[in-house]
Amino acid sequence: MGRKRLQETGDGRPTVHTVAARAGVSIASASRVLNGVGGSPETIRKVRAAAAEVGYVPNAIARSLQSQRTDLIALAVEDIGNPVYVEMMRAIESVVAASGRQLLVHATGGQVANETALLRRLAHRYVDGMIVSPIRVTDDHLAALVDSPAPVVVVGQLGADAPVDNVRTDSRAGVGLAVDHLVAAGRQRIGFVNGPLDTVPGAARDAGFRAALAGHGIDLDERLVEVGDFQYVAGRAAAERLLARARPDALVCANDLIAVGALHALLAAGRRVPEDVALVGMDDTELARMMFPQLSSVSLGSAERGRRAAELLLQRIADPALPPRREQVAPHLAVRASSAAVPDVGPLFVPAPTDPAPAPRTPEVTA
Amino acid sequence: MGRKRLQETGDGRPTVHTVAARAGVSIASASRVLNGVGGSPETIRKVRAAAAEVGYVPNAIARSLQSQRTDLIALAVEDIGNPVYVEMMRAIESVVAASGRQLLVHATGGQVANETALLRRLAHRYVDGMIVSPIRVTDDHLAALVDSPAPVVVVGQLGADAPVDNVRTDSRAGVGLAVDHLVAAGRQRIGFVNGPLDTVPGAARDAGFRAALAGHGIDLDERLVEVGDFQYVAGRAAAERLLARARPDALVCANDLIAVGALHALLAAGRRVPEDVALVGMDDTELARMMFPQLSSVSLGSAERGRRAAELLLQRIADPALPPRREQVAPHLAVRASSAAVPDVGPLFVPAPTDPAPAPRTPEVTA
DNA sequence: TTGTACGCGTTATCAT
DNA sequence: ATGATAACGCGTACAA
Repeated sequence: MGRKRLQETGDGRPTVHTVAARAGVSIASASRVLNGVGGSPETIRKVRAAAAEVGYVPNAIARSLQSQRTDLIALAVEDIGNPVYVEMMRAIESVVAASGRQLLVHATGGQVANETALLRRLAHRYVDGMIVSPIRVTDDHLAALVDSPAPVVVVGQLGADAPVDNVRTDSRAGVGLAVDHLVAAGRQRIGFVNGPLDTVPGAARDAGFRAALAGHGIDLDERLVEVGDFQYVAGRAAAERLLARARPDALVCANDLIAVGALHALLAAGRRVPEDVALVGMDDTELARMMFPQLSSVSLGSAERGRRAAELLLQRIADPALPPRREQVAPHLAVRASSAAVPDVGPLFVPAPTDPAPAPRTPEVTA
Repeated sequence: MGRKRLQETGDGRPTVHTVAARAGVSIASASRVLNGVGGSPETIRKVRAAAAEVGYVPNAIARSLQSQRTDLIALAVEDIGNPVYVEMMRAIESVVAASGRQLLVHATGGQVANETALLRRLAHRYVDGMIVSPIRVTDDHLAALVDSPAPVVVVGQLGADAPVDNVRTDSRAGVGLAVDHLVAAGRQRIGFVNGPLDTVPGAARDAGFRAALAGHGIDLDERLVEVGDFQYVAGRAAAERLLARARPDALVCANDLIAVGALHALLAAGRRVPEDVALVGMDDTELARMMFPQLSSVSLGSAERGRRAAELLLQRIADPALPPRREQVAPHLAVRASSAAVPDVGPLFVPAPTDPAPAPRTPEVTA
């Protein structure tokens, strides 16, 4: 009958009550000691001993209910498998983990509906904040972003004056870098394989491509422009369509996945890279360095943007009254063998004959 | 003075009390309606209306404290950027999301200490369970796994009779598949670029390689074996060391990242693939299909293992009394151009002239 | 069906 | 410094 309160949790794990009872002090004292605030030396000793004996571990949920925070950060991206998001996620994870928090990942599939749903779920307060990198933005989506129930920072282009923390890059200018480079290398018929035009990055890159050509006084031949999506398969298909009807001497691709697809399309069509067709990708993921020939690529600083976004978010969580901030990461071009006569996959590492560690059973080898 | 209980949360969001008061019912009735259990038609109407008016959203923390579950699942892997874990993570995320839960990711860097720390943190009950894919296993690590404070399932090899749910593959046999294939293709001097021998996969693959050669009656030349780690850079360095001292006509690599490194080492050394040296990777990630030549690779079913692991975990959460289970995913070999005379990156897609959608502004093109 | 009251496990307040 | 007690927001016995 009515014993007012059990001292153990339902499945037998100790609580503060267990520790307090065992130490012969009140739960308040126990809690204080366990949190390192106050307590006489004797109390501290008794409580610590009791906690150790029963193997006490504080319950994160109860603590969260009290503290009104979960120390969880969410990240929502289109596809957690895309190398560009992988790099971003890595950077974010490291900042988040360093702050003692943990990272939650969501794959949205690029669907606006999924993202707004996620935004709404923030009201449940299961995370302290969210980083979202939307590729499509609608009006009510934007509205949901603006009056989000929890701190949000956006990675990517947003309406110019949306009052939301965001860190962006200038992918328009990024495409320009690629075009400038190709024109300077004497290429005349520069093609473009883009992702969907109804996405923010797709639209920006399309605009950037046209502007860049115009800047060089080049008339754009529309047959040199093709659209797929931001994946390898569709990118390759798009490149094949383009090659079936036009003869580019250079190809700019809206990301590295597309660029790999285009490379394969070119090779399958018997074109040499870069002799016949120069190729430039975008995002400068490690994939670009893994290709042969290695891919020139426009870095949009995805890791850097991720890092900055995480920092902005942590700052806002610490001080929700902060005004909306906007940071910008400049694009830059990495020139590699796919578009220029630079050393390709060369000997990065000279075998270190004096270093015995990695090569155990073969001391006589170097000869 | 003493108003017993506020009807709003500290920062002004509505709670059940707000809704109840507004609907003119008790919080119990409000809660019942909001959870869809009980309530007269009239009460239901009033409560729903009130909830809608104030924009009520239940607090996940409070709900968790009550229900003793968070609907969060954790995943701990060495490196969230490694394509093999990306594929696993994708598969897990999809199962987890389909069950209405969310996924938390941890990067352990392959450090045992980090993993045991993570295991201990489970006692905080911030997640309902965890999937962990350890590459190094020590005794106390195993002990921590066995009496984990929350359900855990392990992806990877574990001591034969450890009472822990786990889904494994036979990477020993997987290496055998690669060796069999190469021997059948007439290769004589088969080399092996492995990851660290103090890891579970590294040790298993080393054993598998030696056993396979022995099975074919081939004497292993130790100069044909090299060790780096499971990354591209070290893999490439290891391959370069190997090539500096030996003349393999085939190379088996312990994963695809290493295989890409080895491919580059071979190309830099002027060897043709597969003519001079046949190359087989492991894990069969999409990276293998993206290379040129496309890489043969031994699939260890990482996505499938992830999916199964997630399902095992959900089952155990539903019924903790289940006996420990062990599932096995068989390896299989994907033969591609890097090790055989099969069609390489060929025309996957015929341009669809009847499909106007992707090529907007160019009706006259096909001519 | 409805309302009262308690418990989930913790931290914070406020007397003492 | 310490202890009783009130939150945190929710679900649910139990009694009416």
